[in-house]
Amino acid sequence: MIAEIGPLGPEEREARLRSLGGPEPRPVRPPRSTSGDETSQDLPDLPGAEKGRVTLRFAPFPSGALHVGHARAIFLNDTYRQRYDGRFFLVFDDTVGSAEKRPTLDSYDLILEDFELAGVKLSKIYYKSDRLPEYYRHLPPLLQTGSAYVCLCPAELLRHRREAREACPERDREARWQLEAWEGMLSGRYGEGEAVVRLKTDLNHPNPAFRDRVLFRISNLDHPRVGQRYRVWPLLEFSWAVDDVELGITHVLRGKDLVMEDEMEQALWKAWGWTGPRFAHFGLLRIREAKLSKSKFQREIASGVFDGWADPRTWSLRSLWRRGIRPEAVRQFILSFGLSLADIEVPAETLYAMNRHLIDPTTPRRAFVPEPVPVKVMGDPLGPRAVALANHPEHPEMGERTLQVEDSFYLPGRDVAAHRGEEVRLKDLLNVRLPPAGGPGPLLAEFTSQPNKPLPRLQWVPMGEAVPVSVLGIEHQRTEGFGEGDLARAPEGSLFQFERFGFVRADALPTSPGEPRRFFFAHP
RNA sequence: GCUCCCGUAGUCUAGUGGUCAAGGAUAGAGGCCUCUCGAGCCUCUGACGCGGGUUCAAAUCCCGCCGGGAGCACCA
Repeated sequence: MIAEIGPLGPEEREARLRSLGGPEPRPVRPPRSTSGDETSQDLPDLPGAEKGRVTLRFAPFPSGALHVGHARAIFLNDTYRQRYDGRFFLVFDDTVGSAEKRPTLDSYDLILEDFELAGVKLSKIYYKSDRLPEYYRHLPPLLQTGSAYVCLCPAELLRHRREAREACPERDREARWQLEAWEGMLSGRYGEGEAVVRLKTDLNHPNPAFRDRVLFRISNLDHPRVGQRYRVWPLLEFSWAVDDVELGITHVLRGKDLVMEDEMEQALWKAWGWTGPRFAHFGLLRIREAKLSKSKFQREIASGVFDGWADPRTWSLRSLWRRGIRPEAVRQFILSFGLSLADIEVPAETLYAMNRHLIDPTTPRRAFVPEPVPVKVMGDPLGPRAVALANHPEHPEMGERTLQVEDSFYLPGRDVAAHRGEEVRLKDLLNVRLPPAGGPGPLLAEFTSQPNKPLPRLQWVPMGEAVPVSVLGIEHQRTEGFGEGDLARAPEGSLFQFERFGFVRADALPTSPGEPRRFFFAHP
């Protein structure tokens, strides 16, 4: 019997099974994803998620603008929020930090603005620095039950004992002493580094970091929002263990670098007898071209080497928005990676391709002439005239613009140098022969014909209406040149494709005459 | 070193025992189209890390190995 079924094709086998009264054929597999615009459909469901009953959160440390790494958390959370018609909180993870890692006041607005520009709606915004009383309130029960204790070891000794799997003398002191010592911490009896609160876990835990982890410590650092109102600060795991439950979070989506925190939060919930949200993780995402170093950026911005957080070299989200990379492209880009645990490194090219698909159909074309050289066309029989050019070659409904053409133009220096003595076409206009060598003054090119011919095509700008244009590149280098007249009036934020150059986004209008019109380069 | 995670084309991803002689994207090659070095259309190149096992059947399950990553603070 088995030997008989083996060689059958799948359909025959299915039919045969049915005729034998076998099990129902399994349902047809859903069609495969066949398009590149990955959507939320490719993401797995969140465990135990019910429509209308999902609350998610994103918890950035406010020390600068959001970068592409954050985008993964943000768009994943937002996508699930939409899928389940849930809520999405922003919780500023602004405990006092450390000497090397400190919150900065301007970061709060930067982050809020980044969300707005990303088009991600927030249901509510919290600040951990407002919630210290909540954290304080939940510690005494742990002291009471012996789940946590006040440790008076200096940092060095603490580390050493942890390494040696050794308990410190305070570990087993009675609850009364613990509560009293905690009051002492709050009232200032101990100085910075003199006392911490630790969770009582397994001193033999294979990972030393788990062995009686520190929950609270004393810090005299000034906090940008609350100054020195508090001296006792919780560490990340403690504050999260409280907030994730108190704020009603149902699912925590966090980077894989934070998996250890799951276990710590769970240990605390167990001590309190609470049930917390579920966790899901995603691997670390890196854009190949992006060399990320937040502290370096902070320095370079402070010293003026970098042009703020929107400097393209930071690869911050706002730097992408400024270049004309649409949040929607970043969202697609992010969602295409799914919820994978693998750490990935992706070339920016992939993001560019998505953005290009997105903006190409609606982005008007313009001529931009880099490294311009003046050229005078001799013998054009048509004389001065107005020339109408389509804004988009494939979309006539996008209209056209009109250029006043006389005999003087700017042409791209590199193209002119490459085609000395040759015939070239000024795209959409006429054909000329370039002189073999230049003398003083404008190059004199000779008109050859008007109709289109298969010649090298150069972009051009009539000298009479050339607008100085400066394009800021991805490495913050500038390309200077001339552009078409109406670029001078293009509103900030408008996108163009500079033909044979790339996609750009217009910066603010110049504030003083004589300044070039500035653009940001998005990608080829 | 310890703990955890991950291995599908150059890169990213689909795939959860049979419809996979492995799908898509991006990159690359060629062609068509186009008055842009853009877009579009067509074709092609290219992958299940290795070795065992389970099974009629393995990219998919198990074991081992190899390779890669992350974490190991009184930072977040």
